[in-house]
Amino acid sequence: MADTFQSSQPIYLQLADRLNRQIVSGELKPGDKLPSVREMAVSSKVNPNTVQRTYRELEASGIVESRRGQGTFVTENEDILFSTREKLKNDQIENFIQVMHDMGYENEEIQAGLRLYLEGGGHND
Amino acid sequence: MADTFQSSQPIYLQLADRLNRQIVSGELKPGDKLPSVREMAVSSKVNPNTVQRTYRELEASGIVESRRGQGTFVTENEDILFSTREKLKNDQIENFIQVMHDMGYENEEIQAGLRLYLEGGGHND
Amino acid sequence: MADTFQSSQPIYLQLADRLNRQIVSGELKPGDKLPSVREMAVSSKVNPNTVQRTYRELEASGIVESRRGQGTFVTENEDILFSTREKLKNDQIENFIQVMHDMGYENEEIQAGLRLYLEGGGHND
Amino acid sequence: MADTFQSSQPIYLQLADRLNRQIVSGELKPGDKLPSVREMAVSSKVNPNTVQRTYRELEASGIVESRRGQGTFVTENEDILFSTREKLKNDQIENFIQVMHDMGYENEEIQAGLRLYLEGGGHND
DNA sequence: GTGGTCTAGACCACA
DNA sequence: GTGGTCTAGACCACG
Repeated sequence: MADTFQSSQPIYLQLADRLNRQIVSGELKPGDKLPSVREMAVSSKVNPNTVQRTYRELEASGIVESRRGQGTFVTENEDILFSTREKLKNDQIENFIQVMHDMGYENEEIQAGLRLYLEGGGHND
Repeated sequence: MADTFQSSQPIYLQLADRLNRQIVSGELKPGDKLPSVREMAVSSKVNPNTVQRTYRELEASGIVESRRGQGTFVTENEDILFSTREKLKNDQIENFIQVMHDMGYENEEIQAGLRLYLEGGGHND
Repeated sequence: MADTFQSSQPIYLQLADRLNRQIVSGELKPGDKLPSVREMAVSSKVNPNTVQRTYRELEASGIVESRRGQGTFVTENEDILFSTREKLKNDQIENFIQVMHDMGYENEEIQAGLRLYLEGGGHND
Repeated sequence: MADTFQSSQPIYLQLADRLNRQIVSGELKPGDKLPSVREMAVSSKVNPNTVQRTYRELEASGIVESRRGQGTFVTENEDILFSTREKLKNDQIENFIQVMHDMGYENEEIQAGLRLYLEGGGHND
């Protein structure tokens, strides 16, 4: 059945993920300017082309906007920010549940296990 | 900045993970024989040495037993099976929560989101 | 009859044993750097892979720590050092007693013989 | 310093050791006939030449006697039996102490450790 | 430089 | 056939 193995996600997607998370978490706020392609390339030690591709990817999803001659900025469109936030959350959750089910864990067990970790900072009912 | 990018987990660990999950999920049952090193190497398209290393890893954790001249078998030791199952579960949960927190989601939001999938959707396949 | 003849311990375990003893005896001190994989391979006249395996084995037991790009170092964790020291001691003692019993020596004779060497001879060098 | 690794003791010496121990332990008694070279070769799954060499070795030490046309017998010379018994014992003890000292264990620690094993369990064989 | 992974192919021991 | 060990040589990531 199984085929080959992951040679890991492309760097430009890893970078996109990281930026998405920084935006969603509020580390990067609406209207914030992202580092220039060249700055980002240096600080992340990747090729500028790779950063370019990441920015293009993010712009395609609407979460950032490129303004010619000025730079790349986090969108201030709240709908897009909100839906991105929801989408990332749901992706994570779906993936998590998928994996847990594949390993044979039942819903109750998953929730019980999770509660164990979340309790202390959260609530339960 | 602190970190670069992941260059992916070693193949022998990816294989170990896969087998661990198959055992934990019951797809491979206690006493079952795993494919021989050579078979697995062919079907997974990796070098026999890499499979060997995987099997060795699994044996070190006690989840399988290798019998020279016979094959490699899923342990029938229930304690080890149980603790492996628990460990994998907790690893997944911890990782999930870690990621969610990094993205700025609060405990309540995580649990609410999860409940939607687990209770609302009856997300079984 | 039951058994054939020993075809000797694997090289990587012989090497591990030797290093374990050097650590336990204090010849290699906590924090000391072990020879690099390649150096050790040359000086021991074995393949670097074999040394790698030895180092990996030692790291799994916690007695050494490998730092990529830097080298392999004796742990400074005193608990691990102590328990390794105890384990090696007990292994030796158990084996010694096993052999002596197999040859038909009684406990009193063993202790008497030992005392001769330890107290009579002042067997220090 | 250290050179290469043991490719294990020659089989003829392993066989000699085993027979020496059987004699010293009384499993083979004075006057007992050892299996013929051919029998021993079959039962131990080694080459008859190897057995031959073992017997020659044992005869050189006086612990067995070859009688032309009759076979090989455990000596009935009590002096030789006794001194062999003592020699084997002392060899083991010396070696044991040597190893323990090399690993940095002091005399008191050795004796204390040994006592733990000898007094707790009593003896049996 | 360091350690870590992987492949290719060999040989051994067990059954 | 099985798993286990070893070598030779390559490439990668880290610093």
